[in-house]
Amino acid sequence: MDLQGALEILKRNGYKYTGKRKRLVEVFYRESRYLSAKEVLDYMQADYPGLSFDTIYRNLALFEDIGIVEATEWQGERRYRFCCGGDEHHHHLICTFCGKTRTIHVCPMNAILGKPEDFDITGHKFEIYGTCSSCKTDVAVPKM
Amino acid sequence: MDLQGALEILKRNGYKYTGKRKRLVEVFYRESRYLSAKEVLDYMQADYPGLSFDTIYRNLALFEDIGIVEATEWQGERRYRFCCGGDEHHHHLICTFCGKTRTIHVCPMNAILGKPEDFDITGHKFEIYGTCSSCKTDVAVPKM
DNA sequence: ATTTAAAACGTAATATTTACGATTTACAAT
DNA sequence: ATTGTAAATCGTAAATATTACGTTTTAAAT
Repeated sequence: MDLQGALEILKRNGYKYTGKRKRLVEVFYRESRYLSAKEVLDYMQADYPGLSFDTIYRNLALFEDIGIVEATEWQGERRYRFCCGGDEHHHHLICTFCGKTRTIHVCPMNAILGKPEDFDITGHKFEIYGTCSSCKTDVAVPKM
Repeated sequence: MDLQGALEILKRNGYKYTGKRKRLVEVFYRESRYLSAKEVLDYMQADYPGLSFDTIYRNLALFEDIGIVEATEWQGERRYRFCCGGDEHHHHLICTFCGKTRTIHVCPMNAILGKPEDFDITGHKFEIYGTCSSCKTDVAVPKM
């Protein structure tokens, strides 16, 4: 997914094309990593000082619905990132310090033989957590 | 893991053997499914009316540390279940309505060839979510 | 330009988790 | 059995994350 694609999804689905939404898309595009609602608000408030949480959460939910961002949760917080890679199903290596990701081209669901009985599958999650090289350095050599 | 095993872990690690902890272990053993802190408190308050959240959360963290329960989070809540299956690494099918699980004997990490560069892996998660047969019935035929 | 439904504001409520001083209790040493 | 002590729990409050709502503003169609 690219910037234009995301903006077109907004238009195509008939949602209003506000400056804030455009900016929100840009934030996710530029960062291309998992962000918490708080982090998103901080970025947005640089341009829109009085921006409220209501707007953030409402639009995060909307963006997730229409496929502009994908979400997950770790360490008790829900986190969102720009949908990467067109429509192909994928998974992530995630740095739990900065939220940066690397795509994994393996899906464990392919190894599940047949459908389980008496169980309707609605989704699955495969994520590898760790520390990326730049965060590893930061931790080893704390800033002073 | 069985009931005795869990109680012995407590003793072996030198933690005090209180009635509440014994009861907590029993709750997890009996339910053998994922429970939220709120659910655990409800079960416990049947026997200990005035029990506080502090005690619940403190002991959940302890139990997770010493390997009596394992934890995950979904729908914005952290959930805990009795450690199933001795020491063997495993994953779960999880009913997101009742928390019941089924063990999966496939681990996607085996399919990851070699270690990724510039990334220290600290953990991973593979979970399949869905609705178990009894919850499916409950949803289809709402109680009146 | 006017209209209108959607979006955002400002603020409050809810839910979950964590924290802390005071009190009680399990366990060991006497 | 009694006593001493560190750990566990209580009661309550604070911190954090998320959701809700009436009012006002705004994008976009008429």
